[in-house]
Amino acid sequence: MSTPAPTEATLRRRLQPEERRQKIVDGAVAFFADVGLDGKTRDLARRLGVTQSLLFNYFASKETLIEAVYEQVYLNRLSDDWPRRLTDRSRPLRARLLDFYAEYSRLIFEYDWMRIFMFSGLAGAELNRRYLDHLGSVILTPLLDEIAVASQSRRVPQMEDLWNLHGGIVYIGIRQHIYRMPCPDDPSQAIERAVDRFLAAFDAG
Amino acid sequence: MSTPAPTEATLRRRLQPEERRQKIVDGAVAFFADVGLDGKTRDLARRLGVTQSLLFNYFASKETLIEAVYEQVYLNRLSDDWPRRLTDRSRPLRARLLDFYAEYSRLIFEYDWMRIFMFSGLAGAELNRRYLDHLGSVILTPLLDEIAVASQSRRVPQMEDLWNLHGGIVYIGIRQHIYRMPCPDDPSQAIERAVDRFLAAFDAG
DNA sequence: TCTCTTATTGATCATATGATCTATAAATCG
DNA sequence: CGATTTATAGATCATATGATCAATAAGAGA
Repeated sequence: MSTPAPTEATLRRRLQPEERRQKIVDGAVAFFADVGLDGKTRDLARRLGVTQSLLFNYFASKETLIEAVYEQVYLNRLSDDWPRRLTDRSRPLRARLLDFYAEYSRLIFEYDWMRIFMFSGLAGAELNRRYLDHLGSVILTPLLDEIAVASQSRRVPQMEDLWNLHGGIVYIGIRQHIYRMPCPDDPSQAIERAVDRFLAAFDAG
Repeated sequence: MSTPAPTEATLRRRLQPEERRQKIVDGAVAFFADVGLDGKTRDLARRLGVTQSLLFNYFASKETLIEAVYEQVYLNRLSDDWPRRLTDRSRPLRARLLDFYAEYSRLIFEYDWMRIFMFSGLAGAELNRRYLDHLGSVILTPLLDEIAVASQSRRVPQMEDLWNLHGGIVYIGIRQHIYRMPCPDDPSQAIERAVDRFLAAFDAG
């Protein structure tokens, strides 16, 4: 009797620590996005085809693992040259706004991001507030100026108006990934229309 | 030695079953809104000043209790005469819309509702989809017609546009109760401006 | 005031869960 | 190939958790 031929499932594959760690983080992102941050380490391990104890070889605690998940998900989410591009008055404001929300929506209308952002927000993570504060000061506040400048009327937007524009767009992703409602395959039309309505209201189109 | 004087904490108060049940449901709503549906029965019991085992005297399982929470929270959330009031063309469309979102926002911009709706959405509860389907067919779809009729131009809104209006408004509550961001004390100004921008875009003001 | 009903408690069970530690075997190097 | 390193597995621990049930005492009625 020889040992049973190792099947794909039972095969013990020995990876380089860095590679394994990355596989764990990637799997954890997908896993916690599905079931929430209360997901159990045993379930995650099963999904990774790995022992539960292995996780603790790479992360001191579940909390540490979740921090790595945050880092992976939040990293580079908001390209830092947008403030410059949004205020580049050599281009029409409309084009700048559409560019921004085209790229931004591509980034955030993603299952993992959307759900982990929501889960961590509900859990009270400071990270969310920091992220939204950042968004407000780095994107929306400059936009306030740009619109005021581009405006042909004396109407001036308020910060709340920009949050409204933003929220209406983000809500597409919420409907899609949080509530799993049927949504347009390509949201860019809806976004374009929302941006146009917004600019028209301030004669800034 | 007499028995120790029963303090407020240890006092065993005997309530009528209906009253106790209601107290448990109310407490459960607040509790699960805070910590999520994975909240532990022992923590809930402690908050209620009651034994954990008592919960299972009133609810066969934690799942049953959560269903009661859903029922309590979702109940009567959307008054069923809104379809009629929204299509009452004897009044200006703007007034109808503002009335609706004034009342609607008062209902949903509430800590418990907002968070339990989000928690249950993330958990994949069918209830959320049903609720939003209902909202779409009973509120937004009729509005589509109303706007088309009131429009002075040939521009016609699409369903996605109405979801955009709706989402932009709902997002105020999300910022406030999910992300705990500073928000306007009274959202009615922001709502009014959003509605006006929307109607203006279709010359339906 | 006494009795009886039953709302509530306290102890307990079975399982789940995060975490630890030692044994095993896959890769690496001479 | 053989020795060595160490990534991975498997067994296990302490505690947490949903759920059960017999014991207790609060309140209602006689």
